[in-house]
Amino acid sequence: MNVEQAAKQLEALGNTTRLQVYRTLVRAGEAGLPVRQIQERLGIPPSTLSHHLQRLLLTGLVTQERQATTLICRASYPAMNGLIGFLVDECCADAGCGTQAENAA
Amino acid sequence: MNVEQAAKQLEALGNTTRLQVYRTLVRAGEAGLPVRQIQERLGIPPSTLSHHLQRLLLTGLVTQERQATTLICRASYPAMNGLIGFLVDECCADAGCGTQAENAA
DNA sequence: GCAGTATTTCTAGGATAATCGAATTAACGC
DNA sequence: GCGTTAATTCGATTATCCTAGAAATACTGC
Repeated sequence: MNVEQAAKQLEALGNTTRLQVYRTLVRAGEAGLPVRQIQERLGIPPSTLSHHLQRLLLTGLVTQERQATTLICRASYPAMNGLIGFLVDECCADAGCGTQAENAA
Repeated sequence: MNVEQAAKQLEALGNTTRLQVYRTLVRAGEAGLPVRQIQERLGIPPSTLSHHLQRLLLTGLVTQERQATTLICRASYPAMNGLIGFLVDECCADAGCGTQAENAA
């Protein structure tokens, strides 16, 4: 995980609508959720939701799987773990900041 | 930590330049770093850096302290912990997603 | 008060993003 | 093939962000 990729994912989550979408998907768990259901739960127009979903897909935070006419969306746990790992490792946090790997900056 | 505030902080970190600034500050540790040093290390114009620092300050991710003519910048660990806590709790992650507190969505 | 260094504010440009209605494609059942 | 539901792409508008030079402010030491 490099800085640019991490920034892209953070930016993707750095929007209230997208963060709500993401959180909704996380709570849906393994089963995932059809686009329509997300749309109804959050009350946003289909085109707007589709637009935001694309951004989440591009950064790998969300995956989709087709089931007949509906698209099931799922939060990607590995992606989230990678991002949190970056924040904890590179930018440290909980710990006393003892995990400075490289020192390129 | 509500969704909007979390989104604001994520957005603040969701920019390559700002993420580099933040990472630099975290690595500087408790001692912090003067604005000038950040500017020289990352090679960005003073006005651009100042602009980005304002955004990090507004979200509480960075604090500043004046020492004579120089401003010492420090990464706020509590803020970062709060944000990571939100991601882990509300959006879960490492764990098997067993910490769903509320279910407002 | 003046010179000098540190940092910010002003200003303006170009770029990117957010929103959402309307039109379009995708997939199924009959 | 046609109708229906699901979801996306198109198109246009508005708002916001990023960048950075130039001017202004903040603080100190003399």
